[in-house]
Amino acid sequence: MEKRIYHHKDLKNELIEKGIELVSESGLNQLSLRKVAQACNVSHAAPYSHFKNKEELFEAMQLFITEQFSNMLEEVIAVYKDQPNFLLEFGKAYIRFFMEKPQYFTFLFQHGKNILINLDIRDGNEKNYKPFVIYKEQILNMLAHSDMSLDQKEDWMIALFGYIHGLASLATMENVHYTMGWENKLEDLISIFTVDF
Amino acid sequence: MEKRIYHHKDLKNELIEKGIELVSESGLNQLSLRKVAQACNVSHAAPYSHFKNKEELFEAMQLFITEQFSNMLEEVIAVYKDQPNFLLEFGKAYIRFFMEKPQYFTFLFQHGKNILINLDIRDGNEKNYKPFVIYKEQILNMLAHSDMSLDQKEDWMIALFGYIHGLASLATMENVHYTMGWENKLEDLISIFTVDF
DNA sequence: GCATAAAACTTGACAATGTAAAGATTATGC
DNA sequence: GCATAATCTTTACATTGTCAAGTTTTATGC
Repeated sequence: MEKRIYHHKDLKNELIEKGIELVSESGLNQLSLRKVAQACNVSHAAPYSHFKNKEELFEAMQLFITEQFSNMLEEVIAVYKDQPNFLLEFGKAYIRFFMEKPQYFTFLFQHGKNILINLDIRDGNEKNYKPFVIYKEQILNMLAHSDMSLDQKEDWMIALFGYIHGLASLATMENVHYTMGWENKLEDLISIFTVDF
Repeated sequence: MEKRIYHHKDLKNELIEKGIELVSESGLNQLSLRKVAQACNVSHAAPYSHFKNKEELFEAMQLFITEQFSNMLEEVIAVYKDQPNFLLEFGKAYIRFFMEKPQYFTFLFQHGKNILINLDIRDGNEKNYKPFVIYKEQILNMLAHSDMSLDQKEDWMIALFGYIHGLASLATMENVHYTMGWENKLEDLISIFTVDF
């Protein structure tokens, strides 16, 4: 049993990262504050110096993943912005992210106090989660030359996102079975709904 | 403090029902075996006569809800089977069920060892969850006169379901915001993807 | 530098929970 | 009626979240 160092000098972040590791390995249900503390080699009450309670640590973990997710999406967006295959690539990236880490899907969207998805077409984007600011913008661009009403445009915005999100949800559910794996189908599936306007 | 009856003679079902009540009221996180036992006015270890552990009670609760869901869907299906608006009504029913009980959505689809959704077009439906047997059948009927390949038909089957499921997922997330409520948009949204073949 | 305060961590305690074991009570088959 | 099984209670214990008090390290003012 190695000697403990009193001051970690970055315990807060280590708790978050080890916490996420544990979730990835054994799922959210198996996670406890004390296990995270133990994984960081500190006493069971140490986390309370950095987080008000368990819920706050979990939210910090969510925020951390949320940022990974956000960064990933923004990279994809940077490449395919204003291109005709934007939606396809956006959707593929969105779904693949959760296919690689299925645990993250429920983790992000279940409690999800940190993610705010504002698809209100008339509303600003002050508190909106970054990638969706761009998503909204891109969809509106795609629909710019159509003669739809604002409400109809919003419907399409929701529909397209709902579809992608729904596929991600299916792809991360273990009890949904198909002939082939998702990886083969992904492109075809998204293309189905990728209409020309 | 009223006297306890020793034999409830249907404690098993009462545990399931009270458990679901408690989930509906305060969410899954707030639920404990002991609280359910207390709600049934039995000792905290009584549930162990009927369930191996907490997880088994939860699975029984899931199964119970799953059956409600299934029955509801089958009623709708019975009415709209083979009609052109089948998909629309199926989708509306699917989404509304979870709009009324948002807690059920994650409850059913998170662990979900009891629901088996088999959308494999070549595979039989032995263990498939009942409503999806009919769903598959109906979609295949709709696509009967098209010149699609089997794989393409399966893609559409997944896509249509994924879309409905995705909308349900969005509709039950508290952090998704729109100008109007879902109830107004529902029909329009589903119609977007309800193509004629 | 040094006293003092603040921050980071430990220890010990407590209540709530899941679960197991052993005992009490009721039902059931013969 | 009696043995046995099923159902429930009681007791006990390990795990967990949380708090309070104490300890150790770091920061701050002089």
